[in-house]
Amino acid sequence: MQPTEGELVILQVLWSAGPSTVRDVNERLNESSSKEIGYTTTLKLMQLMSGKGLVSRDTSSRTHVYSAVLPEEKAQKTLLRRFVDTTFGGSASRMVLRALGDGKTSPEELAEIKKLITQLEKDGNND
Amino acid sequence: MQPTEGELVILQVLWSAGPSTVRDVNERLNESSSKEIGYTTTLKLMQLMSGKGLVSRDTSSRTHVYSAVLPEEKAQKTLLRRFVDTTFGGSASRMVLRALGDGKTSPEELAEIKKLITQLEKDGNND
DNA sequence: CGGTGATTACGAATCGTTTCGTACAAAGAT
DNA sequence: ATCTTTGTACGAAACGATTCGTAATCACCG
Repeated sequence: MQPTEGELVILQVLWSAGPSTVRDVNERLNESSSKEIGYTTTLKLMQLMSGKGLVSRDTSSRTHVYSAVLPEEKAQKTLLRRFVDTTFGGSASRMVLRALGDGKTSPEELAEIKKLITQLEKDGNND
Repeated sequence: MQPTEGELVILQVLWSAGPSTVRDVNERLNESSSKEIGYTTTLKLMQLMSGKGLVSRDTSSRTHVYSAVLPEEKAQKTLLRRFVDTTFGGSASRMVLRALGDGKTSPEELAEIKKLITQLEKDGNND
């Protein structure tokens, strides 16, 4: 099952913060977001995700603790593949060129990417 | 205004085929798609897009001819932004690292990307 | 003419997602 | 014991996007 946009936002929290309660996630969402998201809204979404198998939950204590089932890297790769296929005709490099071309990437990030490329060139790596 | 998923599909037809009638687009959609899409569905969508300014139309003859207003490149950028936000927490560089990290990018492409980065680093570009 | 087919316009049904109100249960404090 | 707080469950409203039925209009053909 493929996560919706809202579910993806929650997955991101779980990925970056690790196993979390609904309250944790909800607070995290409201830190950044402009519009207040109700607690039960987050709860419901996470319950739905649990039903879909996107997250697992530990219900042994009263306040359930949720964890992402899909590892971040795997989910991102799948989504990336699909996205590149449908909107860049399968060419990752065209996509990358466009992504970097908007001038919003910091020098540090550029340097990091460059380093990765050099690395890839060096050993003809395949994952 | 940001195109929806369905609108994007139509835009892609207009980009690749150039100015088209509703029937043209609808037929194109039904060639590839598994599920038959009704003519008036396509029509309605294109009318909405016209209202939003995503497409323009020549109504001088009875069968209107629609053209994409948004250039492909700009749309891709918007899409990219959305995608990066929802699945990479807004970090384009993390996305790029993931994209290149799957070992499917050819040496030529890597070189090209590297060249772009060098270029960006050189003149502190801001689009 | 009158009929047939193609076209636009538009309201409304439908569908999936998100949001939240409300009910109820558990745990701790006094 | 009861009050308060914090939690889950769940139905349903709200919302946006998509889909389509239907009416009106136009153009062509006999």
